[in-house]
Amino acid sequence: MRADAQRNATRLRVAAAELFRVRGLQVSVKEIARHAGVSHGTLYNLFGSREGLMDEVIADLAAARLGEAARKALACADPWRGFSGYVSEVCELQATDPALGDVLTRRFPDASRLMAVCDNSFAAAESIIDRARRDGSLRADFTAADLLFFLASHAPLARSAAAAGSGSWRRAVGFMLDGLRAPAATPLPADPMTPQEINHLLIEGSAAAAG
Amino acid sequence: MRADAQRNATRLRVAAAELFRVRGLQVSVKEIARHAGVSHGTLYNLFGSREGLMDEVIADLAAARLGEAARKALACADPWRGFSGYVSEVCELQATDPALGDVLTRRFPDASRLMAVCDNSFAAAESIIDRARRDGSLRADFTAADLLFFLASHAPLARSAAAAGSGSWRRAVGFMLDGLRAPAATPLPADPMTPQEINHLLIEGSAAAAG
DNA sequence: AGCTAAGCTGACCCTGCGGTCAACTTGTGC
DNA sequence: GCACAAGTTGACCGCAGGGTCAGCTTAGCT
Repeated sequence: MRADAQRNATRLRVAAAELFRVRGLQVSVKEIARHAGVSHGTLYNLFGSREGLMDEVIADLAAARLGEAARKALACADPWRGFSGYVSEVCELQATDPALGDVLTRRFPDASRLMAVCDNSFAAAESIIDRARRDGSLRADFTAADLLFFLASHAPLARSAAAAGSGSWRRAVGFMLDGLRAPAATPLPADPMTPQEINHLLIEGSAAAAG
Repeated sequence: MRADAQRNATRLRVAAAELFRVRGLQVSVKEIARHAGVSHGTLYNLFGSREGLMDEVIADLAAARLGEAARKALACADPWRGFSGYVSEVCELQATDPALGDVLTRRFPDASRLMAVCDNSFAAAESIIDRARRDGSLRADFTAADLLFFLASHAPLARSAAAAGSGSWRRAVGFMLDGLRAPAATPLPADPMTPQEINHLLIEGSAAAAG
């Protein structure tokens, strides 16, 4: 790869990271290129597609952040504190870094590495949830799909709130967590989703929101 | 107004009602006109804007549905059942009639009558919430702004789920309600939003989602 | 039947999106 | 310093959205 191409790739990565972080993964390809000071054609040359760029710029970062949150949760002696801390932390990430919210909610099914991160994260969430359920602190009927549903619902407004300088989205997380403690549980009105169902739902949901 | 204009207005109203109901308020003006079998120019002639059409087609219907739900809630002898039934019913409306979700979440700030419906609905929710809080069944720190935040978060995914034939969104409502009973309450990590804040948030939020 | 204004149409304006590619520029090895 | 491949560019494609308006059609009165 020639030196100028290298330079442009770096510029694009930097610009994309910046824009993804503040505006989410849906920023337009041309805008990223503009921000990087190169033609959008160059972006296609170097990365092939927006998904390619996303995979390069976001995947490792997202995996690290989400992995760290999961690690902390499982390292916590109290399973409930581990679980609730995990939920809070992931919500915090969603609120302060829109790109991470987009990863978790599968808004870009064509970004294969991001989808893998999402899968890993789902598996980690299952462990965290299982542990807290076995402990008897988390209600028995709560599933990882429920968590994903909550996170996906919550992300957009939390993002807006955080962008407006408000921490009010934390209240919603608080209400939710209070409803997830085992003693608070009352029978649920519907069967749990399978992982397939929730994944379809998220992907369909982003398509509907976009179109 | 000439007879043909009358006829076209009716056609447009019918087509808009249909499309709004199944696809939400964001359907394009041209698509409504196509569906009605008239030129989109005619739509502008007769209604001035999409907002004008929305106000004519949706406002009364939304007011009736939401008003009825509120009436039932306040008529219920048990304030908690009134409140929880209200939340469930509004969520049901959001899931099955995307247009109503869009009304409540202020996605179209320029539709003045819709915004009025939204304001009335907020006031009704305050009554329902107040009653349940005074009763001691609903946690004391829950506000109408919190409800609106929840409804707005919940609407998009509930819509997708319902469209896919799933009732799984009801689970999320169940978790939330379990967290709202007074005995489940633990201190919240943030101050409540003012009505102004939540309104700004919703409007900003839809703008962000659209752009 | 004829006239006129009310109403309708769709071509046209703009924007912005993703994406492609011929023509140009420039880095780099010789 | 030169040749050529590697890389860059921005005009261009198609699409879809909101919105406007000159010019045509037709309802409806006389």
